Amino acid sequence: MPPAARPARVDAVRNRASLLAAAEAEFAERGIDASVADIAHRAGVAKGTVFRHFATKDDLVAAVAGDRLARLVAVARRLSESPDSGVALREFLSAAAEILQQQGLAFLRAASECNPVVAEIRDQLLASAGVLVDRARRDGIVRADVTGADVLLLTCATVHTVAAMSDPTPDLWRRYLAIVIDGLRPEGASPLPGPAPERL
Amino acid sequence: MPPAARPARVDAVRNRASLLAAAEAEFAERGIDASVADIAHRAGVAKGTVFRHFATKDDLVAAVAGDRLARLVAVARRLSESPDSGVALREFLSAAAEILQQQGLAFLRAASECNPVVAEIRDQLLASAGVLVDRARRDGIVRADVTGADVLLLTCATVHTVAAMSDPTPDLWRRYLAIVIDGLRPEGASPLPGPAPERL
DNA sequence: TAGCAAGTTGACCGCCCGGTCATGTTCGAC
DNA sequence: GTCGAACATGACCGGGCGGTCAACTTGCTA
Repeated sequence: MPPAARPARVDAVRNRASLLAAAEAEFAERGIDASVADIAHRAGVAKGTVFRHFATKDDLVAAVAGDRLARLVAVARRLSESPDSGVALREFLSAAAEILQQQGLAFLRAASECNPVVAEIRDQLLASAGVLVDRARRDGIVRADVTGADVLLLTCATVHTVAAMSDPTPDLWRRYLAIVIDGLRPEGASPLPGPAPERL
Repeated sequence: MPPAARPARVDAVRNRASLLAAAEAEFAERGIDASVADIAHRAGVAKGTVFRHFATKDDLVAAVAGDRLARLVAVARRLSESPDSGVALREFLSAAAEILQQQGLAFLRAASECNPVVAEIRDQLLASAGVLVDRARRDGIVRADVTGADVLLLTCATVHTVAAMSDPTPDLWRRYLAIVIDGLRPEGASPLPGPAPERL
């Protein structure tokens, strides 16, 4: 084991937290193109301080994305204990939409593409979503030919597209998530073309 | 009337066409962040030539987007004559997905935001989609609470999200468009929350 | 074929980006 | 209170961007 590194200074801890909060807000507002300088300014520190805590901008993106994904995995695991598999799936998709709000798939892809830690959390999310979908499918609540990756992608799609509108209505994603969920019901469903994706 | 401006030179016409084709391809591959220099190189001309034909990069984006939207409006008008309103709507959404392939809503928004010509074509598209949806609704093929803007947004959502994946499967959007279309059917649909959007 | 407007070129500009680093500052152990 | 390591700072760098322009080339007209 390493020789017990000295604990971080309190100001450093505080600045790191400010940076993460500022980055989360800035990425939500401007997407992955938000500049490091703007994030630093919002956090009330100089630009150099950002790179003391996160070696590259990608590392900062990964920290924010990993945090969000981990929160969502926790929700999925809790819901997989729920007795009603249909309600559990619907609640999971609402939670996914809210937690991934605005960041969109492109953000998460950029984060996980070259960062094994985020990629690992993403795979856990994929597995957790799969559990929820499988359970709902066994109970005859969703059609037989959809997977966890399918519902996650569709949820990302609704959230991101609403966020990309000229003046986004805050809750419009609920409308489209409802249509998507209705599209998952088994009665009268036409068979889906092509295979489901294996990754996001 | 203006005094009959001299017709454009043949090389200028050729270069303009090359530029539009190169821009369309480059925007499809790299999104709206494709650089003017890359577009010029792909078209086989120097960067300055781009700005002779299109005063700003935004004008070039508007030209490409306007062309795509106009093509889609033509498809919608043709399909509104079709006898089967359900087939017409499905074909329209497939055409929309194919024509808007990859560009996504953000591209079209950037194009129409400050360009009245593109905004006008976008409004025509919205109206044409409304006609198709209204007809299908009257025939009891789609649920009562969706609009033309709804189905256009959902189509943009599927196409764009598939394009944003790590390694996009070319036809995966068909899978998700099928789920969305199944979500539009009236039988057993749960009422949609919130009002439909009026613009894109 | 002569001449010129129209078209083309590529070096150049200012700007902003992610990232670096010498210098100055502050926390905390003793 | 002293002192050193950790930390913060902001000027600075190289690079790529959209956009400009004086000099050059070319297609068209007369």
